Amino acid sequence: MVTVQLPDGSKQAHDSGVTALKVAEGISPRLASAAIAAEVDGKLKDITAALDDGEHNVRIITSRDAEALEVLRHTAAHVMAEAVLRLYGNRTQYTIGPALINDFQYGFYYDFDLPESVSISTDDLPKIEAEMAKIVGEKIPLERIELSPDDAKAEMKKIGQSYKIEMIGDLEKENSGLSFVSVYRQGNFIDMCRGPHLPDTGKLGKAFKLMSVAGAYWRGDENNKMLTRIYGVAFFDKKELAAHLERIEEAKKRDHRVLGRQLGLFLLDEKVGPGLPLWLPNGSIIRMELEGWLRGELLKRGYQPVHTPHIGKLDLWRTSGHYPYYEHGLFPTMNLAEGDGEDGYLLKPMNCPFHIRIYKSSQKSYRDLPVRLSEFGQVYRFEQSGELSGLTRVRGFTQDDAHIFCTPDQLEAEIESCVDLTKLCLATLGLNDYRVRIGLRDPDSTKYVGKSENWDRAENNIRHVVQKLGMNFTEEPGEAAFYGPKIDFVVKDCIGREWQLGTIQVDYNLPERFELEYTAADNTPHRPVMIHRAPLGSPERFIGILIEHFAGAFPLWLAPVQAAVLPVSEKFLAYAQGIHQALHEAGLRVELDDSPDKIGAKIRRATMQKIPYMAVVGGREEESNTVAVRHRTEGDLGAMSLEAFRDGLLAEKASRGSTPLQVNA
RNA sequence: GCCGGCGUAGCUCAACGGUAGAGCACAGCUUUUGUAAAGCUGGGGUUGUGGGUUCGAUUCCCUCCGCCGGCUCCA
Repeated sequence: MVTVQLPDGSKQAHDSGVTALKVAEGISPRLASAAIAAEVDGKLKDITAALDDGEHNVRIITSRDAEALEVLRHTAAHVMAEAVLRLYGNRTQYTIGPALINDFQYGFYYDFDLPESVSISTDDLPKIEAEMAKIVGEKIPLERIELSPDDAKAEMKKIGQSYKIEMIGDLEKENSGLSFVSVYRQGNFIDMCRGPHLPDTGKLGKAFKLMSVAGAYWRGDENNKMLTRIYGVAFFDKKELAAHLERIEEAKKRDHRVLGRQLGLFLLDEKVGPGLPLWLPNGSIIRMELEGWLRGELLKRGYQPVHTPHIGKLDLWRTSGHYPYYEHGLFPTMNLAEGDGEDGYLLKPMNCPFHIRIYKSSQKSYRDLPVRLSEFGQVYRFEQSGELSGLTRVRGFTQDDAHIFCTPDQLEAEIESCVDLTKLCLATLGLNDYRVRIGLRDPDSTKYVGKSENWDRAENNIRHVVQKLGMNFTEEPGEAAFYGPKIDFVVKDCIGREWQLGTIQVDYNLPERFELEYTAADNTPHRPVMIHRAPLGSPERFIGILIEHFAGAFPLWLAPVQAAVLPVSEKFLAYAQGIHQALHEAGLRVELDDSPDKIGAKIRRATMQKIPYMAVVGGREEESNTVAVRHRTEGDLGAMSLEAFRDGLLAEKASRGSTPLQVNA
């Protein structure tokens, strides 16, 4: 006997062996045909699975339920795998093929090890899609079979799927009492899989699309073979698919690499070198404003500015431990003179050794601490060529860096203050969609320097602070810097890729390696703790993300051009020049459009350049000493006096956007 | 670095074994303009680089460089 309790609280009695599908059929034929899977006692199961005897809470999952999409996409991955096998032969090995439900672009993928003579490119995707459509049309049932691990291995051996055999072996290692593995059979295609799946391939429908082909290492390890990954996406409804593809197209218009060119913000020039951005005048204004604002905030918070060179003796980075650990990621060492020995000079990948040398340049008393040395320092890292991307991953970039040297007692308050500053940066720019990651050491890795006690202390310091502040965060082992754990602020770009912006790193180790000291109240030498922190992370990356966040339409205080003066015709050029000059003298960045174009063209051009305000001037304005104000998104705001316009812009600028220009004030 | 793709005018793209074309942008002229593109004329290209196949290559093949999508890495 099976007793089923439905979400509305009603109970039903069924014979042994009843399936959730039968239960759904009993409720309504429509529900049965819409049924995707079942939630049985909180666990997702196949709709066709027999319920065990006893009492169960059962919820029928349909396409309206959030869980359904994952089932759909997981089955889509299986259908794609079968299509690939049909097209490329049985020597194709399939490995893993999960559903993705939180990815901005993709809904599933499957990794294949293709026969040597075969390679798949995006040109082949329509062919694979067509084969998938055929499989959908065949409405092949997906049948779950539970086998002993040995039987499952034998089954996989029969069809030559060695990766699956390896995976079953792993499952056995993880779980010594493993009694069975589930495999799903859909016609001739058999895959080891946890499930659940759609009851048959017909339920996948037509709203799927294969998106791209990529390489991916087996198990994500670069020492392993590179497999062929095919990404796709699937929905229940063609409209949803169309909307999804539309969203991706829209997002690509916000891409900072596209807008950077259109708005003249920065340039990546092949002749200069990959990953070495040139900041154009418009982009430089944005940097100047952003960095200027942050410099002011740093001074308020007791930071002291320093400047250090771009190169220094390699030995500094031996002491810090960056060299040779990061040798692969450095520009090659320079040997400037005979006497340099084997060491020579290094283009700096980090500012810390210089700041440490500044700390050490004079005796420190506990009364001097905390010492907070700040610098917008340019660093150079030889990132792998495949990693480079616009402004978000480059080889030459700036860090809004600082190193705080403090006593252990002061440490947590300093961390907290760094968190505040980072949050202030994000909030000031309206970047509210970010996550916080606590990067801890990986206990199994040897990459970390220093004593275990130091790590424990540092990790605990960080935990105390984030817990005290009530922050949402995830702890991620293996994400620490080699010298200490860190708090990272991670944001996504317009197509869903994550980038680390602000970072706060607690470091007991470099003070030891560089033998830093201060004299404590008891007149004995003590060791300070260091914080490495960068609230923006890097102006390059931060602005890259900002460009996408604002879709190029920067708030007034950052906008490269804040207002455009647009004379209706050349007759009013003299008046327009007066307006331009008055605004310029008030400290605003103004542009005068003295081209012979018609006013519509001038407006279009200024709007496309995302200039926040336009002052249209003609006979009416000249007579009344006003300007006709137009906003890049709000359109025509009507006329106002020059003074009101000027003061309004100044107020909006000074408030960094929180007091926008008032119309008819 | 690895897998796959791409590279044609400043930008966005077309052509496709017979030495390249459009729109925007740029320059000149005409128009003197009222809230998202006036008209005409013109200049501009060793088709990323080096090699090969061919009577002939922008087109086919290879090298290198760069870019794009991923993987790996990210102090």
